[in-house]
Amino acid sequence: MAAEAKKARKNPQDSIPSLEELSPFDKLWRSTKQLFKSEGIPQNLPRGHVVFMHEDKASKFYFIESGWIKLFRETFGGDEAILDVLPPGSVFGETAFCESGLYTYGAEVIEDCRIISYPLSVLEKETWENKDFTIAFLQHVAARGLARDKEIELRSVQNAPQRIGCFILRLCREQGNATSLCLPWEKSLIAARLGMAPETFSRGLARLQKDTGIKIDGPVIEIPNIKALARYTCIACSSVFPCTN
Amino acid sequence: MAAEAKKARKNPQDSIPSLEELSPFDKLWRSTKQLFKSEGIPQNLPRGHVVFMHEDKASKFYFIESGWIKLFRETFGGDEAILDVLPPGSVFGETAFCESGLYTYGAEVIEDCRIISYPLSVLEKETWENKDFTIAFLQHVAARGLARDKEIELRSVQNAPQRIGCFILRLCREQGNATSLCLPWEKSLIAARLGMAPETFSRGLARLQKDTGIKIDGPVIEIPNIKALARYTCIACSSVFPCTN
DNA sequence: CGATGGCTTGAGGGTATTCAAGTGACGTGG
DNA sequence: CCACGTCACTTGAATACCCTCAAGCCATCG
Repeated sequence: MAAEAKKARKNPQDSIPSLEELSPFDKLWRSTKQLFKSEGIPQNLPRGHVVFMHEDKASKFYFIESGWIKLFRETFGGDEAILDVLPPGSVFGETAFCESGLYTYGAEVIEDCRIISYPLSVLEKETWENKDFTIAFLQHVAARGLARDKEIELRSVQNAPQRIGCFILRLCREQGNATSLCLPWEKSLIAARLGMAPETFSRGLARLQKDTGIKIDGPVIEIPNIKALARYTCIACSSVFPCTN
Repeated sequence: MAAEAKKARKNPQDSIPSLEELSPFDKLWRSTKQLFKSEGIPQNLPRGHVVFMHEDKASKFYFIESGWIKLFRETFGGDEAILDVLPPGSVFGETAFCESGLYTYGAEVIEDCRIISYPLSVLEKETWENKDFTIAFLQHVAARGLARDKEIELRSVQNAPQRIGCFILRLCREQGNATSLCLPWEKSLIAARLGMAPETFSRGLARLQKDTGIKIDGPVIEIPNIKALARYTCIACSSVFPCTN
């Protein structure tokens, strides 16, 4: 039974999201993408492959056709902070040309990927020359900053079970308030994404089960009472459940 | 003696930084500012004054002539996460027109301020119409996102004494590697800025004193051995001491 | 069948928080 | 000039939270 669930894992989110859910930049980029088509180089990459490292010289940016990518920073002490985990349809490495020309984080494949690389130069050209594109790109970069602000808030203020609850609620919303859902990746990776040890994640889920009535069966989670979960979680946040930022 | 120090506190950084230290956006904005001059409305605000709240409708952005401003997010539970503390010469509220038209954080005066407000519309107009400005603004917004990435890394990976040491090293660098410096604000505010309780800050400083040889006299800090401090601190970071990102 | 990997659970320890009390500097008003 | 209150800061003790280490479970795979 957990086996079926695991096979089902990839399904809900392994397709590129529909147009309505996309940010202005993603929308525009998908329509502009045709222009870049001849420049794009597709690659299939296995789990564990490092696309680029923090401070590598940046000449390309990437579009994820399928699979998942994690963005991270690594310290000299060997610890790693995960900044984000990107679903299919996302773009990464795209802001390098606004910065020093170096990537400001590392990117690694966490679920076998098909990605397409494009020269940053075409993006840069388009950004300076196409006004609609400029606007959309600026909004895109601003949204990224905003998402990080939110992330700082969550990591400072929420405890472990609340961070997990918040993560589940986000999944829930992305799937039309489904009351049953499947975790998109390994639990240990979600734990890292949320800035906690795998054991803490495991205990946190158990705690949520006790306190908010959710039911857990391997990677499958049932949420009989979304409001109870939101009450428990959103008390430690600046916005309440059907939240977008 | 601590009294003199306290009086001295504001001096080192209470003037607007010189041109060389400014980001491309700040540089450009300072030269463009003349264009907006007639639109600017100066205000003197006392400590504690809230300039705007998270999710207020945004119609203006602000330039800090003197004093300090903190940017923060507040949860329903009453906790507060400080995103940044801005020195004179900074601009805030400027990205609102790229987002939903609402401020995405609150801003509060922490040291009596003189700030100048400008309509966001003039900034927006300039951004779309002046290409140099567009580029500089895009870099500015990207740099803000990068700073937040770094912040996430530091908060996930560093312990309390290391975060304090990192903060001190940053001050140090901003003042030309001075071996003696004065904390720019109250310790309790620095603690909040670093995401820890005031007591933890106090104990962390004591710990640094023991482990790295720095000397503490009220708000004044002596650093006889910068390298020792850097060794202690930067092990839990992706970059080493004379770091800019 | 054993090996592996993801996950869970328990025990122990470390770090940070909270609560509480105490100190010293400063400003006010008698 | 001194008594008093306020405020920032420090220190101690108790607690909460999370991490690490270790063992064990279960499903998968060769």
